[in-house]
Amino acid sequence: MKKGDHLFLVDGSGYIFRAYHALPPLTRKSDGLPTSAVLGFCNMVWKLTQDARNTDVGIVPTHFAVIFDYSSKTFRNDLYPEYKANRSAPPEDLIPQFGLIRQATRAFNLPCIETEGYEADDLIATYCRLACEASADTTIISSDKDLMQLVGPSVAMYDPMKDRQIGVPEVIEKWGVPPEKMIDLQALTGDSVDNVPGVPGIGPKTAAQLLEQFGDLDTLLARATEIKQDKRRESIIANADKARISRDLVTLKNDVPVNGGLDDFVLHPPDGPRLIGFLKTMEFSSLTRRVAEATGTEAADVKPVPVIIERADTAHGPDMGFGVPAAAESAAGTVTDEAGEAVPATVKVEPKQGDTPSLLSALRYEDATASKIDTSAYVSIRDTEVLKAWVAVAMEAGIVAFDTETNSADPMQAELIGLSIATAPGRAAYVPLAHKSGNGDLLGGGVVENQIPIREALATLKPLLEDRSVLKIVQELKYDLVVMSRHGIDIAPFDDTMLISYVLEAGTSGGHSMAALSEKWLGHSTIALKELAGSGRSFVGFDQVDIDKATAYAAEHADVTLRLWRVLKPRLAAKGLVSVYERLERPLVPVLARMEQRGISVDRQILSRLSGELAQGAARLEDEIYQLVGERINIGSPKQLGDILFGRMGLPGGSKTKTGQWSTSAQLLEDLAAEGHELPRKIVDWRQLTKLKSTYTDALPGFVHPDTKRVHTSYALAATTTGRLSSSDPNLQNIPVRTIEGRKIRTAFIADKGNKLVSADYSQIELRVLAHVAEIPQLKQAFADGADIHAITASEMFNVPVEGMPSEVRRRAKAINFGIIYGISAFGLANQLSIPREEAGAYIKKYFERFPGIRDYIDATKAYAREYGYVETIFGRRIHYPEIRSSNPSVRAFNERASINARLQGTAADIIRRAMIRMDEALEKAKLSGRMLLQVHDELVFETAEAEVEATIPVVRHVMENAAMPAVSMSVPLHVDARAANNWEEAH
DNA sequence: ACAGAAGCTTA
DNA sequence: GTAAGCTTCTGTT
Repeated sequence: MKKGDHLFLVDGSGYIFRAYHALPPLTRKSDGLPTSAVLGFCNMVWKLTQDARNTDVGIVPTHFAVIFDYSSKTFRNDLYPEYKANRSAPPEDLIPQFGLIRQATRAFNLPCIETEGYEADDLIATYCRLACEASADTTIISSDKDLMQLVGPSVAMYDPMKDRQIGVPEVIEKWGVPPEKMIDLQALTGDSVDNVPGVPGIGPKTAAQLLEQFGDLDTLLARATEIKQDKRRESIIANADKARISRDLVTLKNDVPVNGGLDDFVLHPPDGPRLIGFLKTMEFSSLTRRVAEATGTEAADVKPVPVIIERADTAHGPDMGFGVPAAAESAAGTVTDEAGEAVPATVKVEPKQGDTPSLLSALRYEDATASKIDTSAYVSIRDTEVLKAWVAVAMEAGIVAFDTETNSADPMQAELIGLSIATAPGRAAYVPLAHKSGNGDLLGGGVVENQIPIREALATLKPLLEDRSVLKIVQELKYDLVVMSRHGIDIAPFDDTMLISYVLEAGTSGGHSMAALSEKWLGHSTIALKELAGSGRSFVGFDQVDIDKATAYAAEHADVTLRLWRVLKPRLAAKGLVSVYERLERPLVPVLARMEQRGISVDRQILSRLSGELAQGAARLEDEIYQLVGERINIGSPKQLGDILFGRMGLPGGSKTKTGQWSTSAQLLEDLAAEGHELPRKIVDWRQLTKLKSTYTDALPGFVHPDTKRVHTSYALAATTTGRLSSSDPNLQNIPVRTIEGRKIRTAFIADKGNKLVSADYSQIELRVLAHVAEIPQLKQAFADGADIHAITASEMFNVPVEGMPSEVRRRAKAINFGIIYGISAFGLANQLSIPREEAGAYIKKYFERFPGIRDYIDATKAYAREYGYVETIFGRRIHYPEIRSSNPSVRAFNERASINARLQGTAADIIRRAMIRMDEALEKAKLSGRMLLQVHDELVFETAEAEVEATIPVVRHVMENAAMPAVSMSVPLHVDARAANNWEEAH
């Protein structure tokens, strides 16, 4: 070894303990062998020997050795029998890792050094001296203070966990003394971990001050009487012997007899196949991949090598058996991402051949609920290197639960406050990013210290979140997808526990929120946000929440999400619902996330003009109403209105609501108006104008995003029982269309300059589904012919020709057709048509005579729902009706109607979902710029370049009309009407 | 400040 | 008769 050479000495034993406590646990997939310390070690060594420029050391070593303790008994025990006597046995899952790390060292083709009777620190001191004598530099890979006495001009330390170099200035900064005085300092302070006594009452601050004053330990002890503080003086005088003994214990021996010299430590390039053989055995797949790339080895050609695993009872004993690498993941423990690529999943309860999906479900359930959720056990990650270690473990595990914490429920506006991840049940961490110290300070408080900068944290997490071989598990994924997408991260592949629950349990009580699922499946109540951030007026942003509390809350989310996934995912297979989840639910999430992010342009000028007109109209009506009533009542109060109309004015035909109030429904007021009463007419008109104003023209401008200048609705995937989406904030699925006044609001929804809006909607999709599932020949024929379905129905029922049919006849048939979809009742039909119930009953009877298949369909659906407690769409989506067997006849009848409707509404919802999932790719393949913006149950709204309108419409129509294929070949054609215009009113 | 009822908008 | 969401009023907390 010569000048200019650089020796790296890794404190292997120290690293093991530090890694074990700092890193999240990881077990080998095939047999549960604990490996997190081994993985951390391998990652570190690989980085130090290959990517030195990526570390703070910044140097590629020429010589490299890993040093270990030989055993716990050393020469220091002869000096002081109590030395390290208070050390308890290492944790059980650490024991096998001691041997594995030595084997890892050899696999890296690195010297593995240990000598009986000496600690690793003594060997390090000895090699440091030898390197120094050869004028070479040394870096000690450790952060142990016991080694800091060695730091000097040619010797530095490097903390691999914090990616930090420790030189003379760092030692002084930390301990207040230069490295050469570290021995004296430790002699005074002692070390409770190693049971080095020191002087009681003297800590590092006092020790540094005394050494500053007296120079060194011997001088201090000789002149101890000069110390002013009584207690301190007496303690030092009384414990001088302990101080001397401590000095002997902490002084490293730099003349340990060693075999061979530093030249044995010359760093050789790794032996690719040998190293890969070891890494494969450990099942470190991502490191295997990196090593294979760097060494140009074909990893697939390398066989895993047997490794020796030591058990707890024979920590230093001989070979106790070979770790057998897993040949392949068993089917039940493997999840598949969209590309059909198998993604390995960590399986603690190992499924065996012959296990049924149901058995696996049961095992997983026991497993997930076996360990209690302890919110105090979570970790706050405040340091990039620690985050990297978690990322490495998640990479190897192939699975990670993830959650974001923000300051807003709106993902388009939310700022990221923190992130949480979980790698195994109970092992979760929170990464605070933007917490502020808000202790009531009028100045607003500053940013809390020791938070990883957002850019750095995201750069560290991006490779994990986008890695094709790591499954990300998220509750209500779409929110996080939008938030992370705004930070340039596209999470994939993924599972969404909310959607899994929705597929399994739609229609059962409780909903699919994390709180509900945790309660239901884990028997655990999650921390409520309002416990941390308050509610209402006292609500504070998540950035104001104390980090410890935020950690418990946020990491719990990741932990609960992971546990829920372990419970729920296997149930999909057990119940035959995997394809519903994988084809109808999961792929829709990124589609909707993109639609929400695009938003739609709204012309605020049009809305404000409409608001003015509506206000004028309403004001005029208000004056007229006050005139008629004789006083200024609150027209918006149904209570006051009812009292005036039916009490004071004594109008006829009043009825009561279920709370005993007079009903003032539009239907009832319309009837009164038809009898010539002036006031009810004006009230109905007033209500329409104020409704349009408050709900639409006044409210919509408030939803225009400050940056994008567009309106971004939020679609809920798991809010309805039938599989429909819902829209909120704002709801763009109930924009008026029926009245001329209402339609004007749609003119405010516009295409950007140079673009057009294209609206494409399914014609009579639910009736077509009915014709298909109930197999009604006349209806099928009518749809095949493109005929007027309601006219055909009327013609069949009333024996009148379609030609010249009175509109009232067609209207009644139309009402019956819709009635069927809604699970018809004579009561409902009578209400709808304002006819006696007997007459409505007669119509229904007639209808069933003409279309007996519909009665069969209704009876079969009721019977099925009663037997199974659920019904299914033609694509297998399951909708539960737990109350279908209720003894209450009206409850039972309601559930029967709902289940009849659910098959039709749900099937239609499935069809448009399938179209949406395929749409983006179809447009891209056709090289069209068209983008899907809105979904309104049977309608899709697009924005597309004006020049591409003609090319876009056929693509859109083709995707929508063929959406049921190839899963289901419908016996009725689907028909789509599509138009383009500058605004939604004209396009629709 | 919140919850429920009434009423109205959509498919 | 099915499925949703939003606003206003009203009474309670």
